[in-house]
Amino acid sequence: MWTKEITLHELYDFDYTLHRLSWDPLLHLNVEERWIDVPLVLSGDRKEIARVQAIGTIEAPRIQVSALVSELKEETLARIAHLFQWDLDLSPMQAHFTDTNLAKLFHDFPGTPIVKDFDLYFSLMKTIIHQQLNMKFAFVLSSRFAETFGERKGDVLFYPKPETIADLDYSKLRELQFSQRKAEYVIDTSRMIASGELDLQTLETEEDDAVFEKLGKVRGIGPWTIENWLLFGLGRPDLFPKADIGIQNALKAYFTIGRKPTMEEMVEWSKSWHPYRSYASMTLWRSIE
DNA sequence: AACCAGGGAAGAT
DNA sequence: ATCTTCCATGGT
Repeated sequence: MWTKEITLHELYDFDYTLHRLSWDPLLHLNVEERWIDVPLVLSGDRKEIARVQAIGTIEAPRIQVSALVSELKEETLARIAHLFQWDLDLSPMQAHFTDTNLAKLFHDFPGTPIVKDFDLYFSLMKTIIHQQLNMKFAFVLSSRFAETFGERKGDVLFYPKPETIADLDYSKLRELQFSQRKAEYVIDTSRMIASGELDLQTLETEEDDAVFEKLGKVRGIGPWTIENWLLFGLGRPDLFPKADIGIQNALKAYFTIGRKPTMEEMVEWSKSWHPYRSYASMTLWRSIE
């Protein structure tokens, strides 16, 4: 067992992130005690569970990371810092919005980080599974999927691997209340990943546009799914899912227009948000939680 | 009991 | 290329 204390850049709302993640029944966390357990599959297929706990404030954020295996300490810390984007200073982003139409929003909800989903592959599967479903049932379905085909170690669940899902028959997902269409999307995409035809690690190194281009060719993956995967899977800073119902509802409330905004309005409003449109999106979602 | 939900494919213009 | 319909299932 080892522990390390880390002082972050000014402005990092870890507690909000915990609150956001508490939607996900797969995660083992405690909002009051300010910690979350992160399953990590490290080099050599070695599994580690890291506990990440807040001990500071939004303006003076400090974090404690602890885990079991001391020989994996450096790799664990690097992976955690990557997932939580601790190398990124949110101050320039926060300052950017003081000159925009979202100044009040960012004044009310400062320092919202983009903490990435803990597993790149599962993030994509989750996004496909969540297409067109209400949040509650969406998480029921994705957690059923993970519980059935992943591996539980105590309180922490390690996500399924594409090889496991690639071997499934569509009926195995229908049993979990997947639609036939959705079962095909999930399994067919997993087969492409397992065979190497689709490589998510490679996509991680490519520009947003290239990811749209390549992932868009996969059956079952459209613009909404790509945007969400870029945002929550890869933590990219400049995405605005304007087709998303939640975003539209948040804008409706923030600009008090009494109706859903039009695409043209959203395009116009969002111009000044570049290159931080993901942070605008995150903060808009946050505003209607 | 409709209508909706953090869509997308397939078919029709 | 763009518009419409269908798919599929639980929530409200």
